[in-house]
Amino acid sequence: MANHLSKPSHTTERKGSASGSEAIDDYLKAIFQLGGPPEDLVSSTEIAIHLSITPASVTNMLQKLAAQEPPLVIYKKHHGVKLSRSGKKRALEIVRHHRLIETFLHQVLDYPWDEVHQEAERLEHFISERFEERIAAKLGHPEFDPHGHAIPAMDGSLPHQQPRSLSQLRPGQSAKVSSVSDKDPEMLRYLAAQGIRPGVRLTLSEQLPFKGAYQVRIGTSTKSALLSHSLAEAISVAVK
Amino acid sequence: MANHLSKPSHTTERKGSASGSEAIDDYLKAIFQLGGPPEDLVSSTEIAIHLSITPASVTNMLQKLAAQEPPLVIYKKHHGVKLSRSGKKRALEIVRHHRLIETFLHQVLDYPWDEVHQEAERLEHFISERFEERIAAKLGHPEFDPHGHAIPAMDGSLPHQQPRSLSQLRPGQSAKVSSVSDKDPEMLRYLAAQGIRPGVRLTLSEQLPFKGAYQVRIGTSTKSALLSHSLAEAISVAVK
DNA sequence: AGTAATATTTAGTCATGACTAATGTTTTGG
DNA sequence: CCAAAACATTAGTCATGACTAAATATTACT
Repeated sequence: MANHLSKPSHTTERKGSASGSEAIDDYLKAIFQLGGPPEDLVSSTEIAIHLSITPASVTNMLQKLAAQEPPLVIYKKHHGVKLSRSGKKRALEIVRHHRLIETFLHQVLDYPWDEVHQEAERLEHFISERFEERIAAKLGHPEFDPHGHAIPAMDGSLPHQQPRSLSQLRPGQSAKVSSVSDKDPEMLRYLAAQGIRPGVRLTLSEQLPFKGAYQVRIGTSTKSALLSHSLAEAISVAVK
Repeated sequence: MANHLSKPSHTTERKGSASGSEAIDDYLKAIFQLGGPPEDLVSSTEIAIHLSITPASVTNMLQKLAAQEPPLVIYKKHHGVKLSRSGKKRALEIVRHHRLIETFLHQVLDYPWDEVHQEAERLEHFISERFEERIAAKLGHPEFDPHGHAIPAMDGSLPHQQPRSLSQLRPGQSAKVSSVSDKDPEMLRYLAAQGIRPGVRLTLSEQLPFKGAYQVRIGTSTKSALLSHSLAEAISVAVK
């Protein structure tokens, strides 16, 4: 039996069709999600908190990302990073994977909407282009995931909605829920129980029972719900 | 902003529901697949070739697997390894994942049968118990994957068919294809084109055009195909 | 049985991507 | 405007899981 193996070149080969390392993807996605207006810097600490790692680890990685060819981020020492063109492209691929997977889990595998995030978070790194294409086709190329977030197109284009939070509404004002944060399952279960989901119209009632709480009327019904400030911040709305 | 993060304990946490490391899974699966009769040893070199890594790396890992609590393998220095009870349990979980995913890709996402293996190979490590349960339900708890391999039950039970290869048939003998190897896509495309798949009855023709080639009649038709020795070895049959 | 060929193991290295502790830079507030 | 606090970076460590080269054990053959 031959002892020399054909090609143990594990340095060169990339496994499967998923092209990058899991860690790099997570950084790029974090930077994308934390960076609000297109061109401002995200700090190491923000990233560290988002990823539950130490700031030192972040600095270390940011330098590597900036040193890639082509660079994935623009890194201003002591001031933060933003995504380069290629970094943004790659981040959007991951976001597309994530949101397609969430939609797929919900529509095809009947996952409740509070459970899709966790599973998608893991799978998004490992699906091939083929898989992505197949589920997109199966779902009829959906534009939004179960939480109302837009799914980037294959070319990375994304309808840039300006995100206005429910907490910014004036009393009496009415708006339609465009999306809700997918991060906290418990919150999602609460919202589902109240009938609050993307597409539903909410009206902020006049009276605020106490500071930091929001009472909203739901749809055309007389039903209403009481929302904490953090809950209100997790709901994005489109006025009119 | 607090600089102390809640829990950067990355040593303790396991990510998602997938409990083990990718590498360990691959070793256990390799040992499972290479170990023919339940209780014989698999050599480092066999494993190395199967995984396309060097034998030294294998030895290194086998020692770690044997040192786990509970041990995942029984390691006889210089002679090989076999799976322990827990090692076999875990290997069967991965095999179950793999075969369920293959079936799912084929049935639900319309993958051609020669492409399912590669994708499943990557995904098998990262799906949760929930995902496994959902696709099994969606598929009606299938017993076989697209290549005819039995899918282990959740408790790890597996109908131990005795594998007889087509190459072991006598001329004139007839048998039903039970499974075909899923490793080589090109081979699978060839077999599909010839109409050879699990469930099809084959009859080994009397005359062998030259040593190491097999001519078989396919089903009840008059069609026949010529198979190389390695092809014949990749087809498992059940004689009547 | 003894030696060559084959297979396996040891020892030491490398890359990745975390970590801590110590140090340096910015920002803030008196 | 300068010191303390907050934040970021450096330097060095660790675990994982590959690798190569060298040493050792097993097997096979004369």
